[in-house]
Amino acid sequence: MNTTHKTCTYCHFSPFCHSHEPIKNGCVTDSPVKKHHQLKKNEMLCHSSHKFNSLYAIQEGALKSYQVEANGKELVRGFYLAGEIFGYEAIYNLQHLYSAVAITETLICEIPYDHFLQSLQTRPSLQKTILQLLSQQLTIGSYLISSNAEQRVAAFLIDLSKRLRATDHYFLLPMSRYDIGNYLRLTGETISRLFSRFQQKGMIVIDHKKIRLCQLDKLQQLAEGM
Amino acid sequence: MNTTHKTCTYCHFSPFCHSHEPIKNGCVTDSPVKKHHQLKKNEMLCHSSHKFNSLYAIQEGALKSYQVEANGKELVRGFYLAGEIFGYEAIYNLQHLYSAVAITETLICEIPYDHFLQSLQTRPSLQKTILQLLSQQLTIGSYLISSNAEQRVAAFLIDLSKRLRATDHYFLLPMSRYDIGNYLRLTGETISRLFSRFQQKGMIVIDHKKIRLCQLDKLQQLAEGM
DNA sequence: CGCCGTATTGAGCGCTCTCAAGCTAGGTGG
DNA sequence: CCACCTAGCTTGAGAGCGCTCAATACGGCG
Repeated sequence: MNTTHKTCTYCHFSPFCHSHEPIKNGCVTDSPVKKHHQLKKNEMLCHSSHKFNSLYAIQEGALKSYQVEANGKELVRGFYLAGEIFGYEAIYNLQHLYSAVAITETLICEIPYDHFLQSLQTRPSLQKTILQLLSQQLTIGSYLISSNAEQRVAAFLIDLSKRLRATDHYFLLPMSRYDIGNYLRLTGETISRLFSRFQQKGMIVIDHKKIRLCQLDKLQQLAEGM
Repeated sequence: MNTTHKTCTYCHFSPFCHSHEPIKNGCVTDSPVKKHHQLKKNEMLCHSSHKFNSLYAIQEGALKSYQVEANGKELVRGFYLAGEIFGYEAIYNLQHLYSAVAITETLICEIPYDHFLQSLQTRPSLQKTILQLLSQQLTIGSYLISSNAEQRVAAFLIDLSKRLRATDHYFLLPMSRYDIGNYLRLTGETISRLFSRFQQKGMIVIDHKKIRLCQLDKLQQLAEGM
């Protein structure tokens, strides 16, 4: 479990798994990863209100996190892509706020929180790393604040392309139109309409899950409300 | 600067300033606070794109943070009340993302980031504290996701009452209707209208800045979309 | 007292939603 | 191999929420 996998290359947690820094008190630390999970599409990783035990690093695939409102409506809170970490929000009061399900076939590393804390204790240089990672979380989805639908959708596509490390801005949408809409506080229908409109204007080419961002500058301008 | 002020009682950072835990390597650490700032209303604390050096603990008063879109529009990103910390979001790439200005007369403690990191190194028990604080940040403003205006405004009022530790849910609104609207992705006019509507329904009593939440259960139901 | 920033309230408009119908791709079973 | 089925997507029509613009009121402060 301590070998470097190809999927670890961009994992936010690789500093925790593959440090070459000398160990503080002489003992050999093994990887903080306890076990791996393979989830099929729509399989649940964890349910909100479950006790928090572990952080989860997505190796391959994608998760969505969501909560269910008192009126029964599902609210998508975020997407977690390969390399990203789910579970930070549960540290606060040791309880998950959101449920998480796989939206594609997904591989996951489970890192028990106490292993994680031990790593921090024995390798103090990881402190800065984790502060940065948590700070970065605060900036995610900052475009949700944008006022109109075009802005939010354009910003979402640009963000997704970056986070998936798409080559030539070509990638596969891991999630449905309805999940995108739910996340951006729009409807699936509105997402559909805007994809069509963006395509008409030549800014994207979209065919079901396959999408290419053609005019990043135009999309960027749209995202910035210009 | 190392004495416990009355204003420190609820400060998130008091564990960093007033720890009674034995110091690790024998030397006496003094408070991580470098200096204090007194800001008048509308005075700027820091400008976005400024290099990140310090975290700021609000002792008294309130800040708003905001960014300015490419089209010149101001976007309010958050409010910071007595006891809360501004600056976490800048740790990620050592640069402030948002500007911050005082919205009332405000007292602030400046904690240089390197002092802060030193505290973490010398007093490892603070690690858990800071992880919790950052995790908590991830949960703030979670009601921004709510679909309609009534939900967001109701949730905002409840949140504000808690964070101000209001007695009997009576408190003074530190910010203008327009800032509230901007933060909730509504307009100042809509905030005004909803305040009036909530008052008509008997859920709040409002007189300019003075507000009392009368029927918390009803507000809560509204906030939860029921 | 007069000024100015802030708040209230109204009228009309437009963006996004709701509801609904039709379409497409992929999977299943005969 | 093809008919069928289903989930997800597209597109349209109409409705409603929240916005824009504007007029007026209010309050603090010189």
